[in-house]
Amino acid sequence: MKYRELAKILKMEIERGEYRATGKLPTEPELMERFGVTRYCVRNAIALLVNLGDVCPVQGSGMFVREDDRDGCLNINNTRGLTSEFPGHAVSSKVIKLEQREAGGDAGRLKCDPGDDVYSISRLRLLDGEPFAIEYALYLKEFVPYLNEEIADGSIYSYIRRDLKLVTGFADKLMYARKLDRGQADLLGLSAGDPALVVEDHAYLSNGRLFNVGTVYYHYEKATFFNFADLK
Amino acid sequence: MKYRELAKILKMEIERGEYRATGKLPTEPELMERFGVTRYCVRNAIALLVNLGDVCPVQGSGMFVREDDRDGCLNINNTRGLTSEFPGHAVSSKVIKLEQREAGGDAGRLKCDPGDDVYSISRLRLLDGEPFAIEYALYLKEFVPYLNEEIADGSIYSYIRRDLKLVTGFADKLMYARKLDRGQADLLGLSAGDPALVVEDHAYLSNGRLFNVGTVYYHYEKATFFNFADLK
DNA sequence: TAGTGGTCTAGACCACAGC
DNA sequence: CTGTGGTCTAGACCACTAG
Repeated sequence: MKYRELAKILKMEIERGEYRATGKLPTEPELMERFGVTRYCVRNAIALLVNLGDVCPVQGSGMFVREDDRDGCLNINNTRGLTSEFPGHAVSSKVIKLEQREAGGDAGRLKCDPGDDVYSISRLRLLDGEPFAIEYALYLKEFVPYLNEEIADGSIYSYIRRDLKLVTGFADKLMYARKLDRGQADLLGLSAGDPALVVEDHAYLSNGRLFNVGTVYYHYEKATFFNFADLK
Repeated sequence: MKYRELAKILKMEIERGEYRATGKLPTEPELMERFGVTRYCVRNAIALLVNLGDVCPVQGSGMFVREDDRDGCLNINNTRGLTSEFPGHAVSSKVIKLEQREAGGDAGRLKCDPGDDVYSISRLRLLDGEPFAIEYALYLKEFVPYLNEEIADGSIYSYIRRDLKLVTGFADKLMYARKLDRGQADLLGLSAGDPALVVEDHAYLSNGRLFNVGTVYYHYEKATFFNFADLK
């Protein structure tokens, strides 16, 4: 997987500001030469950065590094959990509820049988100690065989990837705005009826199996999502 | 541009339900054979569909067609205007304000000089005659030399692409939730303080020049955005 | 006109799913 | 084991930007 490694290296270098002078990445031939790979790898690596919005391509001119002020924005495609989105900040969780039960009425959403075991978790997510979002999540026990409060206190995403060695494949999201109810508002330090940015998440393993659905209510004054789209 | 054409064909076929029996696209060798192209084209075409969330790849198994109920959802990456998002529905606009002026305080956002000419447009966007969103948009006159009410009544996007022949390159979006003020609420048939899903748009030409910024307040009960992300 | 990224070909081997 | 998609190589030509 040379091109993913190359993308990581380039992203690091961008973040270190190594291309701030020119505002551009090195040209493709230069990168091929420097890393001893073919154009395929170079272009695939850059494509990843383009998708993340870190770089924008202009034919005939170069790959321009985008240093816009997106600090504090959540990248809608960067599905590695809140923790990785705010490197300089303290991301923590307060578990509101954690139970193992049968899927029941959630079987439809989870594409499983009503009798299948699931973990149901509600967490208040905190950013630098301040309430940031409320998360309601379901995990299929078939794929996530164990969860406890200690794990849920931290990054469930890291646990799934690093400890359970599950290989995530893709995710789709629905985003909309809603009113907070009284209980939600209290948790977020807002008032009932205040807006929330709601994100519904469906996460699949690389084998195409759905293993997790979640609904997250974000504090409307604190959460902003960012997306970059190629229009061609 | 074989692969873009191929993607269009496959998308059409998917929408016509031609792969509903198997739930999968034909394999890469089959598509290469059928269209007389190399794997490069086939894979690039499919990659476009994957990015749109129409198809999901499972290594060793196939390219599965996703027929989830995303009807009525706005694809966050499908930046071809509201009209194209709701093929079966009537999308119309009511122009609230249309003026040509100097950029002034908007120069920062537009990355232009304060003296540069811009069109400033506010529109109420209607879906099947019902208020759906309020749009505040700025266009740089350098790139969009003419706009009038008649054009703004319809799809400005089509006008820009089809009539002005501008080649759009990429766009980034910020998404968040806010409270509606009184004027906005009246336009949308809601109450002041009700939520809105807000999308800030920055649209660039293929040469990397910013030509349009906009902020759209969507009716919180009617607008849902959809996004598909590859996690690998 | 020179240099950039965009498209395309023709091949090879690897990783994974399912029989 | 077979067939699927994923990665990679080594080349070619095209489209666009900028001097």
